[in-house]
Parts: sequence; structure tokens; C-alpha cells
Amino acid sequence: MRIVVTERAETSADSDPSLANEAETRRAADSSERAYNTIRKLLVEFKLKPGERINEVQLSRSLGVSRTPIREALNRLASEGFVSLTPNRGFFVRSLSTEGLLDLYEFRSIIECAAFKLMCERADDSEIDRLRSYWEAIVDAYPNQPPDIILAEDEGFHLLIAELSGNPELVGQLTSINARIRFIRRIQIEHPSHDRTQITSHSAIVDAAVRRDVENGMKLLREHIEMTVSATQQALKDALLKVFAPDNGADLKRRRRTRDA
Amino acid sequence: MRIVVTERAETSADSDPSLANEAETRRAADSSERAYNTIRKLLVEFKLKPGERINEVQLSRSLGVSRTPIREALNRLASEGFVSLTPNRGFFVRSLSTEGLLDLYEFRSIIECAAFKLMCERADDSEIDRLRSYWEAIVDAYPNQPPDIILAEDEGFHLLIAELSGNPELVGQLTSINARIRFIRRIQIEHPSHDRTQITSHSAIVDAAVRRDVENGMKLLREHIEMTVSATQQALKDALLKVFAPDNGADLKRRRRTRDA
DNA sequence: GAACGCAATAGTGTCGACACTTTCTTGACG
DNA sequence: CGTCAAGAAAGTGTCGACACTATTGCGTTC
Repeated sequence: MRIVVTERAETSADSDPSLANEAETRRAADSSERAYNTIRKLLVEFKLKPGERINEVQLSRSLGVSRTPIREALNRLASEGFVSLTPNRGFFVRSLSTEGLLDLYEFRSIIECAAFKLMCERADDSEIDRLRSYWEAIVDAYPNQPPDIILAEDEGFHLLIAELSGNPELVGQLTSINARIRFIRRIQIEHPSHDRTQITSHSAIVDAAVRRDVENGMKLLREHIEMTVSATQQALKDALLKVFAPDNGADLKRRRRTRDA
Repeated sequence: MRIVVTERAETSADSDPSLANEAETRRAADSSERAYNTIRKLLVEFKLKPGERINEVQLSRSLGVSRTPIREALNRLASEGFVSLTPNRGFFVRSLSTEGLLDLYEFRSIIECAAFKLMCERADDSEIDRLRSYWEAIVDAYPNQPPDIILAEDEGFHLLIAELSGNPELVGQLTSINARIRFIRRIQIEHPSHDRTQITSHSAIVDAAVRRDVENGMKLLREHIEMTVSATQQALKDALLKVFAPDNGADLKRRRRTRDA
């Protein structure tokens, strides 16, 4: 596995008894939180490969913390679907196969369409205008932004719709979905197949929202999302090929679905 | 707080009843899992009251395990929205206000309608027939069953629709929603306002599925769910009144929404 | 008597250790 | 040669302890 963490250039925090420097020796009070973020990044960037067993001891050494915060982070990641837990055997990286990706995008489409509908029904004009102005403020520069910005602004757009739906559950769900597919989306944006004219659909969605045209808006959203799916699938395949470089993709078949009841 | 865990005499679909008893003989290897189930039950039954701070030491003593599995369970419950975590102050019971309940039911409605639609589009006739036979096998005895059975069979019905949608994400989401509202639903079923003629809508939904009538089926589902919401709201109010017996309900106002980004 | 420290208490966050389980290694046996 | 078993090694699950932080209670000062 051989993971080198560069999150903070603070390697070898352990085994330094000579340094009694107070500020440096202070034990961090948020190891779990940082472990969570770091591990999630490792997962989402395929540093930890799909299907692989996660070695807690190795991970804890890499992050320079004990196993306790590692396990707390892994438990959270387990309920969020990033990893699965088999009793007495430990945590495994849940493979996000192309199949699973389709399911996830379909779920996303469901959430977003519902959010749009609710927004149209509930948001007052000033709120709809927030959506319009949010998009207008970034639309011009949008196609020329670096991938990370594009991604963040796109997520912000869709998340704002969810917020304007007035249902916090939808916001939470969309946030969680975003986290799970962020890396894939980033790859897709950087992929040569990426078509930046999709911004026009955002504008069209805003128009539909202003007109409170539920049917049309949902149709646009559905198409907007579906449009990215096939391109994203190709991007995912490329990414997986890179990850499992020489091997065949046999490991991918071992799809686990151990979401507990 | 003073919690005494009497795991017995409940639904107890789980296996092992006594948690503290086993500590004397041998160390349990699944304390986290059982702590998770137990704490979730405490939450869902309002033994741990909304807004209350969760004392890990007390809890661990009650369950007869150390704080480690308690914290692992709480971390999972945090990602699932049952509790929230404030750094250095600990875990708090997230209050499920009537408002939050509405949001949750709305979310459920969205998931179920989408699942029904997908099922109609994808499931073959034999699968639809599984739904039909599932319901036919239980429909006669249904109104006279004890509440727990009614609840389980109802959940099973809706869950089967989600499964037949072919999207595991929807199954997982519905499972999670069910867990969060189970106790409320149980109260509602036992509440005098409960109307058992709602089984007719299940039959109607099956009919719509057999005819692949998406529009009508979704309409039925939406109504079916909405019908229970108002009744459930009343049941929830009664339950909360009982929980916060002498106090005013001021604690309920402190609604936390600390779902991490 | 009220506001302000300031110590004492209670509670969380993390650690290292150890018991138990799974997995790997090795060597005997067919 | 392959199979199996026993022991060794690796790894997980849980514990008790301790460092650090928040809270409470108490005495002091104005």
C-alpha cells in the first residue's frame, strides 16, 4: 500500500522525546476529524483501492495518530458508504464500480429533480433571484476556470437549489452524494471529453426556475445529469485502468454490499 | 438521566439479550455493534431525550462496556443524523421536531415514488408478481396483527418496491429512513387515530404496479404517505409531551443542524 | 449583593496495551 | 505434489489510563 501522507508536513511526530517543546508536543484534539478528512481523500483519490482491506495499524502510523481516531473515522465512513465493515476482519474499501456509479447518479437525479420541484413551489421571488444572481455572477468566467473551481461552483449551484427547496434532508443527501462522486467528477472535468457548453443548461435551468416551470426544469436537470453520466463512465474506466495498472480488473468483480440493516 | 437497559421484552429481532452479563464470562467481540443497536433504540424511544447531552461514561457503565465501543457507535449514529457532535463537548441527541419529521417524510415520499417509477420501468412480470404475492400473503391477517408486525410488514412492502427498483442506493436510503422514524410510526400505529383501512391503499398500489400505471401508483403512494403524516404529527406531539412531562418544551427549540460538510 | 476570578470537578479525546481472531508459514503425511 | 494441521505472525476489538477542556461551585472583592 505504502501511503505517504503529506497533509501536514509534520511527519515523525512520534518518537521525539528529546523535544520537550510545549507547543509542539501538545496533543491534537481533533485527530478523528483530520483522520476522517484524510482517509476520505485517500479513498476518493483511489490511493486506497477499491476492494482493498484497510490496515488500521499502517494507516495510524501514516497519519501519526493512534488507532482510536482512525477507527472512529472509519466508522463514520462506513455509515456513509465509503467503506464496509466485516466483523473481525476489518474495514474494506467499497468499490465504486461503474454500476454503482450509475445507481448513485440516478439517486442524485432523483434528489435534484425533487428539490427543483419543491423550490418552484415554495421559494419566494427573492430566493429564486438568489439562484439567478448566484449563477449570473459566475457564468462568464465559468468556462475558463480551473477544474476545482468549476466543480465547486457547479456543486454550489445544485446545492443552492436543494437549500431553496426548504428541506434540509435533501441538502444533506446532496452533500453526501457530492462527496462520494467528487473525485470522479473532477476527473471527468479534466477529461478531454468534457464539454463546457453544459453551462448553457445551467442558464436554462435558472430560466425555468424564474418562470416556475417545474416540468421543463426537471426535464432539463434530468438531461443535464444524464449527459454527464456516460462521459463520466468513460472517465471512471480510464481512472480505474490507471489504478489497477498491470493487473486485470478481477478485483472489481468482488463487489461488496455489506450495508448493515 | 439514569438509564437502565432492559433490552428484553421488545421486538428483539437481535440475537443476544444481555450485554453486561457476558462481560463476566468472556469479552464480547461485537460490543460496538450491540452498543449501536442499544443506543439507537434508546434514542428512538426517547429514553435519551432530544437536545440532551450524551454522557459517555454513564452510558458505558449502563451497557457494561468501555467508552471505546460507545464512541464508535456514536460516531456512526452521528453520520446517520441521530446525534450531533460538538468538539470537546461531546455528543448531543438531535431533536426530531415535528418540522424535521415533515422533512423526513417528504424525503421518504420522494424516494418511494422514484422507486415505484423505476420498478414499473424495469422489473419483469415475475418480479412484480413477487410484490403482489408478498402483499396477498399478509393482507388478510394484516389489520389484526400486533403493532410490531404491522410495522415490519409495512416496511417490508415498501422496501420490496425499493429493491425491485434495481437501485441499491434507494434501498439503503429507505432502510435508513425507516430506522429513524420507526418508533414514531409505532406510536402512531398504536395511537387511537390510527386507521387500518389504509391497507386498501397498499392493495391499490399493487394493482397499479401490475398495470404498470406509474402516474397513478405514484399518486397513491404520495397520498398514502401524506395521509399518515398528519396523524403521525399528532402522535409525535403526544409522545413529546409525555417525555418532557413537567417542563416546558423549550429544549425542543434548540434544533441543531451540524451535519458536516 | 453581584461580578469576577479561581480552584475543584466532571467529561471528552487520545493513547498504549492486551486478548482474541484471522491469516500466513512451515512441515509432516497421504 | 498436494493437502492438511499446528504454530507463528499479523490484525482487529476492547480496555483502562491519562492529558486536556468545559463546567461547576466557592470565596473574594468592589
